Amino acid sequence: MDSPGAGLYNCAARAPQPGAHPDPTMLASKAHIVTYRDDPADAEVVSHRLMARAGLIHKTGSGVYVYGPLLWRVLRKVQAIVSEELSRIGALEIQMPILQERRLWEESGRWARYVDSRTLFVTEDRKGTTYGLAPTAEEVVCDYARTSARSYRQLPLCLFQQNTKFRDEIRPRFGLLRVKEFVMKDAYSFDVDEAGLDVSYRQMRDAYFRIFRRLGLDAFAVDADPGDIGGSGSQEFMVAASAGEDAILVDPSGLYAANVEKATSRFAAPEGRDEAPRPLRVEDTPGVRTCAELHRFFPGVPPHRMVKTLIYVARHPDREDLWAVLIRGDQEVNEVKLAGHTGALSVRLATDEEVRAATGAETGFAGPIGLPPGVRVVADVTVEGMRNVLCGVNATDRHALDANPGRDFPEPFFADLRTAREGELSPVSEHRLQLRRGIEVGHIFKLGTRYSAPMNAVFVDAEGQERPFVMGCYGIGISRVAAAAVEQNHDGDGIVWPLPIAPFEVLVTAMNPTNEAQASGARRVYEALQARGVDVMYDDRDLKPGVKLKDADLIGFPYKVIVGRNFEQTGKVELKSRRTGEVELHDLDTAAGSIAARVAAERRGLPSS
RNA sequence: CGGGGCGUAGCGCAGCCUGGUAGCGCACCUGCUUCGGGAGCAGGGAGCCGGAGGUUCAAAUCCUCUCGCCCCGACCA
Repeated sequence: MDSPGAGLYNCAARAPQPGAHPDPTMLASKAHIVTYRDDPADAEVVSHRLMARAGLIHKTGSGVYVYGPLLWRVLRKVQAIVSEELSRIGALEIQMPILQERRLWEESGRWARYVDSRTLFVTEDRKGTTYGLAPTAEEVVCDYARTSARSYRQLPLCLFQQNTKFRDEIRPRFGLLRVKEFVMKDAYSFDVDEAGLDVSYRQMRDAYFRIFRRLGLDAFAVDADPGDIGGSGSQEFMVAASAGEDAILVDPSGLYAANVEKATSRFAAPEGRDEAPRPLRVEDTPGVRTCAELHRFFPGVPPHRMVKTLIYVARHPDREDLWAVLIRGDQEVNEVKLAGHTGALSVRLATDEEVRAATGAETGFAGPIGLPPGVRVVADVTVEGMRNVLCGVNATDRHALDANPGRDFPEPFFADLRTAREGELSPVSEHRLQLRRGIEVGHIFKLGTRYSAPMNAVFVDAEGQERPFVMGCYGIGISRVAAAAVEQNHDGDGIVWPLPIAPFEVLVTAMNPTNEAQASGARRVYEALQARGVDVMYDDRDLKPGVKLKDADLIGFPYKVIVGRNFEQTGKVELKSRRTGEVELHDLDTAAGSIAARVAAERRGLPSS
């Protein structure tokens, strides 16, 4: 600074100049609009490509992005809609810390799980206190609720925040769809009992449908696995998109949809369930390991008459357990379901050495017969009722034929452990399941007392007794929503923002800004729109018409008002829809009124109300 | 973490095999012309060629190590 009066401290210098526009950020020349003609080299999916080309995002590291001014407007609009709809159901917006002490996470027992899965960013302060960087906020919100909500009279309570979250993703990719740092809305409900939770959960679910409809997203709910969050039930909200990383099985009747991690289907009753048991035979099967090889070796025995035995290692914080998983030969184990059944942090197939140590046989010959006692056994439901099966006997190069549970090996415990597949029968109708891909934009969980009980987050009920809160938690990926919106709303020219979340609703531009008539006409429309409350940007840049139009389409303004040749010749300005390409002519003086009315009609993002 | 690839100007890339002191397109700056779908001409600025070490008279180029990024897989609210 060359004088004390200059720069930052000189308020007079920052006051608006006489005649200057009241909000210069609405002028394209001042809005830091930077677009690129080339796709970034690392962009795989549409939303990443277009958001980078439109200058909405800038990557500073793997999975870490700057949100540019235009994208920030989008995110704030998404947040505003979320806030509004959550307020409608009585939820209260708060802000919670990102730094979360390890001590709290040890109360809930989640520290070990998250550190084990390496999802949590961990840091410490100068004194050596260890913190996790918020991936969600169950512990913090429980800590708040247990000290501030002491009585049932204060319930139900629902708190939410919209804040940056951190997850050390194994492989960030796809632009904003999978990142290490992102904006998420997380809400937490506190009820006196399960019935109250059911009400809160249903209200939130309904709010989510409204939110996604208002955002202009085609989203649907599917049954999901609660994963590391825990709890008794959960549903994910999915946006159908080819870039989606989640596979979903849907019943075309609309009665059932579930993430493949969770999905079930009906399967045919086991063939031969009424057969009389035949005597057990054990045959030499040199080098025959897989079901397909066994079918070749014993052509009369199809895979669905075999019981396949897989040796899994179930990882717990303090130990590893060995499991033998029995499943029909033509089915596949769903490891998410298996992890859920075993209560493990995760499961993995045992290595060849581990299989040898556990069964005494090479990989490929494990079976329910002759398993050592240290190995736990569970069978998939497809095995129930099978008779006269082919299976392993834990002896290398040997297999059993006509084995029968209860006679040749103990009747196992049955659980749903199989992976449901496309084309199988829906569990609730006669339709066949179809496979879809989706982007998870929201997830709602019934937590119950999963966190409140261990953390002693209790209230005093009407009888004067202390009871743990019955909780739910509910997330929406705000920045992921923006990317999902682009996946669902784009064309060959760029983004086609749904109007409720577009960075601006309307762009006004003069084709030849050096032409005085065009420039002043454009400015008049712009100011009139602004006066009517339309979120409008004026492209005042002295650039070729083609450049400005390409930029406008790339960035995705829902409407363009074009002032050009037509205006000079007939006095009419053009209103062009980004989505349909339709053009309407309007007189300069009446243009703003009708455009404002049309924009206002679309702004709510709902057909009615 | 395993396999593969890439780091050269803000972005997209060539040059590397065969060593000789850095180039193209876009973007940016200046001037003139142009103005309804990424204009033309002229001029200009910008790169310790990811980093460290080595080989050599000489390294973007060859060798070693290292850091980062991307893709496939495993994994994950």
